[in-house]
Amino acid sequence: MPELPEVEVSRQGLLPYLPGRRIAGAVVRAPRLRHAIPSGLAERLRGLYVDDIVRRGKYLLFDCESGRGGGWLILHLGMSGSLRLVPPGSPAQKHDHFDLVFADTAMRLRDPRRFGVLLWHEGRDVERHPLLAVLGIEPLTDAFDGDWLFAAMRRRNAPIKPLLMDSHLLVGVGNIYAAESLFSAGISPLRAANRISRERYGRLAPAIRATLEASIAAGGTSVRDYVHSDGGAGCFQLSCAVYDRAGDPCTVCGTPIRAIRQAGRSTFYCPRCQR
DNA sequence: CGTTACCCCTGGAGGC
DNA sequence: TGCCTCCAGGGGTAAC
Repeated sequence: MPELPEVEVSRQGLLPYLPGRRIAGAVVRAPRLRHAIPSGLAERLRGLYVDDIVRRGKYLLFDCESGRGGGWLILHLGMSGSLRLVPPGSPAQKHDHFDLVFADTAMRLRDPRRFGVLLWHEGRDVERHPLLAVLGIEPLTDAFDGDWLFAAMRRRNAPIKPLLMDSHLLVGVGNIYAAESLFSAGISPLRAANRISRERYGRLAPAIRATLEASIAAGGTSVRDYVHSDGGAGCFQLSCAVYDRAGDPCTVCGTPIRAIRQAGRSTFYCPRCQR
């Protein structure tokens, strides 16, 4: 469910409430998500303050006094994770695996498929954590442009679409936004990455950025006690042009949208608009 | 090395 | 109402 926009919207939804607050405790109900949840995590967190929440790719990083003897809470929502703010002590439902508890609210993690990640990094330098150190460029930074994409892809013979989803190259683009960005740029998801011109990458990079930013903007209104994530700003609040629209007419030319499978993931595209 | 297949896990949808 | 199969927004690992 969460790609970069959903994670960013979650971050923005939490920012008004968590930073500056003291962690009263934590509740760990699942022994492991993708990794084992560190033993003693609740005890380690208690008494620390959340100073800030930052995003790296699809990870949410909670700065818990990292510069003053604390550390970082590393959170990834996986395929089915979502966060919401609940009254402390409110009854947990199935798949509610973790609460970060404050005096008057609690951040609750739900993740039915448990592909998410919940880890602790002691001290500062969280970017050196093995899961974060291998991540590629942030597509919403100035450094990410057509020239960067062209250089990164020039030796790649694989189809462009699965490469756009490779977090070692660039972060945050998942199955929905890869498809939508390629449609927006008029590039076929099947085209070999090293057979796309610099000029076309010059259109693709801004298309990726615009697609992500539009989705963030569409999901950006935060509700008081609810942090959007399980709505999926991708296709819930913002309609998709191609994703999950197999057989429907292309919004531009009317040609039926085609569904194929690439590297184990579904891909949707317009065979006429995208070359 | 680059690329793909498979796996982790649960739940919902649709066929029978 | 039940069972079966397939599918799902992520990503690591192993194998070609």
